Amino acid sequence: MEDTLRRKYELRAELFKALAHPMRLHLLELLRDRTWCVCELAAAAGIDKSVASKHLSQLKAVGLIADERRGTLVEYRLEAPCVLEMAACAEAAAARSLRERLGGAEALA
Amino acid sequence: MEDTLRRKYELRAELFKALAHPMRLHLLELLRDRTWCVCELAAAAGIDKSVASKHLSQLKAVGLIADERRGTLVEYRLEAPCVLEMAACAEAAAARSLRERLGGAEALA
DNA sequence: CCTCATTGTTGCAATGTTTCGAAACAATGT
DNA sequence: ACATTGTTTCGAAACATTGCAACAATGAGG
Repeated sequence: MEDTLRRKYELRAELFKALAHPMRLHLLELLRDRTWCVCELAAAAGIDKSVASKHLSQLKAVGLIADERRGTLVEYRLEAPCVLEMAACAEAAAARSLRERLGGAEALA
Repeated sequence: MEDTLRRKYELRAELFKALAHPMRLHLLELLRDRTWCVCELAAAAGIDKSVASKHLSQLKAVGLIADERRGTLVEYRLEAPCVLEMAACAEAAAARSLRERLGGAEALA
């Protein structure tokens, strides 16, 4: 029972860890509306294709996205739509907390 | 505009990073129903008070929890309820993806 | 007022993890 | 064969986590 609980939190943490990088959030956002191949994503995000590939494989490892080979390309698509709502909720919470922390004055449109 | 976007993803990532540790998820779950002082949390989670304090300060830094001094104790309480829904969604997504990854056979009650 | 016990936080050093870019490698289609 | 696209490997740098010890803050009792 204790082990089950620990495992539960480990699984959750793995998923959050996959989301815990600005570039991966950017890639997820790009994948919101359509599938993209790695080279498109790398170009759009302004990073090396090897870096993009690694970020994508992390997202895939926790089931947030899926890939499919199409000829010489590998197309990625969003698997878990709820992650975008989570991201929005996260953003709202972060903005709110930041406003409170900084006294409500600046930043955060 | 580009900067704004980057900042947005950085803020989101900071929040997910705070959630990306099993112990912090455990602490959040403990805080679900009532306030706890640091020593209670440390005892319940089986960790050193200094470690608990550091985890809690990370959660507080992104606005997920808040603290209040009561005498010699410092009580923490959950600030962002939506984080628990997020955690549940995360767990479901992780469980689903794990099932798919492992072929549906084992684990995950 | 002063000392003491209790509770939290911070500094530090050791250990482990993550990220990055370049280069090597693999897979596919022409 | 060759060009294109993705993935893996490697080392270096940055970052995160831990436990202990030192420190700070609060309240109780003499």
